Amino acid sequence: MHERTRAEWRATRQRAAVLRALHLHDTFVSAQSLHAALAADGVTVGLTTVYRTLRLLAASGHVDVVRDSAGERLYRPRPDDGHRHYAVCRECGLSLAVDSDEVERWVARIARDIGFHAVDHTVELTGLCERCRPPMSRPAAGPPARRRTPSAG
Amino acid sequence: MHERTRAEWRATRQRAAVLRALHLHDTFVSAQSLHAALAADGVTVGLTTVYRTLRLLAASGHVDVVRDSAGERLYRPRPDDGHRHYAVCRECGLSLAVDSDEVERWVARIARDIGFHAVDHTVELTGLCERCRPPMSRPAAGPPARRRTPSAG
DNA sequence: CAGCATAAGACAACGGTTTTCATTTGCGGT
DNA sequence: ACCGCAAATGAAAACCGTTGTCTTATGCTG
Ligand SMILES: [Mn+2]
Ligand SMILES: [Mn+2]
Ligand SMILES: [Zn+2]
Ligand SMILES: [Zn+2]
Repeated sequence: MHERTRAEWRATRQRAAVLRALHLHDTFVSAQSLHAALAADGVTVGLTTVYRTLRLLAASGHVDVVRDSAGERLYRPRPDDGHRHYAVCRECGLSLAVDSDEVERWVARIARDIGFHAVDHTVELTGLCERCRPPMSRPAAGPPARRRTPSAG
Repeated sequence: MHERTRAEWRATRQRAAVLRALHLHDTFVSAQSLHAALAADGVTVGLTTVYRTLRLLAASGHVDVVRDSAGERLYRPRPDDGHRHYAVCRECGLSLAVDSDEVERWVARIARDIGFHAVDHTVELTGLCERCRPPMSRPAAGPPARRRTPSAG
């Protein structure tokens, strides 16, 4: 069986565009908002292609994925040194990578204790960032950044 | 303005049925499988009502909710002493409540460190339970319990 | 440059969940 | 016991993110 060298990642204009757009964001973004952002920049990429590319990037570990409260998938480029966990502001979408060493160890210990193999974990924090601090008994004065979710704008 | 006493939870046959069905399971169940289970028992409850009831139970903290890899919501009665986190076997659906004190403390500390308020958290473990231990280099001999997901049977 | 496997794109389909709206029903007041 | 009404139900349609299908376009390798 002649196993010839096959390229497994074809460089296309669309993939480059998705990757570029992804890195322009400092927060988690949905496939749809990424597609919208590209369109706004005059870059035509099919929504299907955006989904496919993000799925590939997630599978190959190049992006981290979380699901918002509505179940929509949000993507963010993964730092070079492995996966991270994030705290996301539910008001403005700000996301901070948090130090999770302690949780990683906890996961490993629990997995061992209960005899589970190949344990994967999901750890997400959602809250209100300092800027979006809740209006204490003053409904009128709204928070500064009034963006609901990093998803469908 | 006459503020009369309003009942906020009306006892109906359907709600009782959903609650009862929910407690019969020892694992997380989806709205749809719960609905199917009810139908199989000859109990007629609209799927819409099942969804609505579960949503209420979740909002009022009577059930814990997780989302499977497909995004489907799975429900489980919450123990009396507060919320729990679970390890779920991705092969047979077995779910174990795990001791999460350490994570709870970690969450509180992180929240304080980064200045987030009203922090909520999601912590889920998925893996293979002891019974579903991976077939080591033997694709033929399948695992014992061959149920994919506690959801749509 | 040719050949071909891979990718793109438009559109339909999918699946879980929510909305709508007409009808029923629990429940407090009498 | 009966009324009256707000709340709940249920069937069907709408919703929405995502994936499948299938035809066309295009990298890549020889
Ligand atoms: Mn981790
Ligand atoms: Mn917790
Ligand atoms: Zn914020
Ligand atoms: Zn198992």
